[in-house]
Amino acid sequence: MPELPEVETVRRDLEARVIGRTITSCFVSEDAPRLVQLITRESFCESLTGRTIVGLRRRGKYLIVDLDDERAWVIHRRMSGNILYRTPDDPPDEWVRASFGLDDGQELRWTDLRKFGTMWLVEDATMVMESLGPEPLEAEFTPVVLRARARKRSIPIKSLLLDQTVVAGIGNLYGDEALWYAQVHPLRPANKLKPDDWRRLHTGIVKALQLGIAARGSSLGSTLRDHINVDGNPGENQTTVRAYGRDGEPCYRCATLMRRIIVGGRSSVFCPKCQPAPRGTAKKMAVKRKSKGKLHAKPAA
DNA sequence: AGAGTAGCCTGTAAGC
DNA sequence: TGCTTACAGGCTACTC
Repeated sequence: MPELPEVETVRRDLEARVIGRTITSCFVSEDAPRLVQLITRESFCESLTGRTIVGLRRRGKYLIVDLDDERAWVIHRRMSGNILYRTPDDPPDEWVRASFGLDDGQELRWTDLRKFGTMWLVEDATMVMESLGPEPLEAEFTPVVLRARARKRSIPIKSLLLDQTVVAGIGNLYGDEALWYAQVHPLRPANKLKPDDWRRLHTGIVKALQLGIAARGSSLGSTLRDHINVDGNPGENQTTVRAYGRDGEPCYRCATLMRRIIVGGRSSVFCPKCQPAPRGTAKKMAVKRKSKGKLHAKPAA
């Protein structure tokens, strides 16, 4: 699932390939009626065709393609959206919902199995991401900032990390990773964390995200619906992941078997020894099912 | 206002 | 074997 590291990896790859390129054609499938927001797909394609790409930015999980008419093509991959850099002669990809020809003969293909992905063409990219919290890898993001943004919030810390208005770019995978590094239990009420918890959590967030970027993202789901990079290849962060999807496997720190619970409707895996539970949570710890063991399959040899 | 959750979407896999 | 159901989760919209 594309989170900050997966979007950043694609941003960097595209930056090296499409800056200065002009979009010569645009196709948006009619079976993706929610893909283009605010305007019709005809209007979207008409406006995009002929524009030159002048920059690529990222904000949280949003990818921002800056155009020469000072408009921004904003892309959110949500669950299963991928951007592939192909030539027209390359074999067809599954689940292509849109494609964009470039003036050097290459093309960008938007594939999205679940069709949750969205795009905008706007004057100002900030209009679609006004409420986003700070960028976790920028200097503005500190333990004090994180703590201040969590004030008065009694929700579980795991749920808080997934709130994009608190901090931008963390999803379920990197949320579990950050909490494991910080040794904080996912059900701890956010407003009950101590200053030292916030320091460790801040460090854990940064570490988890940096490792994800260094590994070119995480591709942990069952094969085809995973994050893939612009060349169609998966990331390598599955070899780095310490918590996500490791239910029933030994903790890398203490060898205790990892556990899985549901927090805010989302699966959360943690070490019951390294990440001590808050008082009175025993009844909330019911595990609904055992690990499938597929989320961390070894990459093919 | 904060918290909790249904719904969007479809392939995979577990369970009967 | 074949069908049904649960699950994956980013985000919005909705209720309480």
